[in-house]
Amino acid sequence: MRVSRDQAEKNRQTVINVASQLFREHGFDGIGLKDLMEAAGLTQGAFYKQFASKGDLATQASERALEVASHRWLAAAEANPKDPLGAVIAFYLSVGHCEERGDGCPVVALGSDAARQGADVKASFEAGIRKYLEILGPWVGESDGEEFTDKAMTTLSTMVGALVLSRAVNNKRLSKRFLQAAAKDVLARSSATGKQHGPIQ
Amino acid sequence: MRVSRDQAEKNRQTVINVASQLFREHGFDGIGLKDLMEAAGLTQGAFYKQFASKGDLATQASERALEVASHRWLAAAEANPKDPLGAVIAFYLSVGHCEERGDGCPVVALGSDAARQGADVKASFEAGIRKYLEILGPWVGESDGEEFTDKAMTTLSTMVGALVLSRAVNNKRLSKRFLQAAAKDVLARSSATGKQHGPIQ
DNA sequence: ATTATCTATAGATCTATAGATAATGC
DNA sequence: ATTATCTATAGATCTATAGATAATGC
Repeated sequence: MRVSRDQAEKNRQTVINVASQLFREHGFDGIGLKDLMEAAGLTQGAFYKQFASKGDLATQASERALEVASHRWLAAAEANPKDPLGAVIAFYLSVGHCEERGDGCPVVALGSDAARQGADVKASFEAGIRKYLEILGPWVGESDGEEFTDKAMTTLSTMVGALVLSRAVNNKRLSKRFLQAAAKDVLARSSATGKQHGPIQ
Repeated sequence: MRVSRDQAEKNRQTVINVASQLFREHGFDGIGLKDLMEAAGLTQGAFYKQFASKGDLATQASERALEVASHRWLAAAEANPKDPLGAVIAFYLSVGHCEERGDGCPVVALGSDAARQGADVKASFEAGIRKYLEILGPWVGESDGEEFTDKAMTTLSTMVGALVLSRAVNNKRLSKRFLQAAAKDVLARSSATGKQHGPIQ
């Protein structure tokens, strides 16, 4: 029954990855340890050798989800260095992102939940949000001496809000309009600072 | 034990009001029927004479929360008819709103949760969101023939996103900067269309 | 007679722990 | 000998239902 330390560590990583997806789909309170562990190919009993509590996993899964999310931003930017903001907006403010909760932005999928969690989970979110702002900063305007520019903060707010709203309504047309209006707005306001963007799709 | 029909209806309304607050504080999955009913001064057994299911209550509580929220927007506007947008921004993008989940905007407190719920709960949210857009529309720009203007949609997105982000981080300064940056941004962009606003507080 | 609320409970599920098992690591 | 995972279970909680109670409404 016992596996090697190497395999045990791989199993732990699998649990974190699976949880980062399933928490986004069902919320921290919407899925139990039994289902999480089974989705990772283990049984519930193995959980507490790997994690101190469900909250501990929530913290680590949030951290993982936000790391993967910001890496995706950087990958999109590298693939389109002439218009990194346009590249990120193209997938972030898309219908595909709106419909795919489990693999999408954790701030959108779990933002309301995170507000109710303890300092540990919020620390994971804060680190990820700071990373978003760092990445976004140079794309949307000049630095003003502050750690983050107001423009980076309002741009991120508009992006997150548009996704939250697009997912909270039934009407597909209304949902899409939130995304398109935000995309147009974010790109237009960034262009006003002299940046270049491709056509809005 | 039985109460009058009038009292029974009052009890039902109390349950809806209490639930609209407690769901915002704990999430739909974060509080049980026992605690909800006790907070309304009743016992769990009385629940199913008043509601078909917990989901039914979630739908009605969401509807109630959003109605109260949009009425608060209208009340603020009436109290400050020269600068209705400024009046709404003053409380919506405030630290007080950030810290008060139970009585604040339901889209912020339950937006991530609503995305996981069925069509009934989403219908409650959609109706409330449409009301927000209707109210916001005339304050932020001219109608363009569409049901809602892009500007109303991006303004609401920025407001909702700023609150979600401000609640998801531990650092109070960062939290407040999201609110202030969004307030400045929304008011400045509205002024650009020729509207008048008071000083940003 | 009807019925709003109560107490009590069924049956499922939740987090967490205990002890057994079998493979690893020394 | 150690330990990662397993099966099993404790004890609490969840949604929903059943039947008792006592006041309303006819």
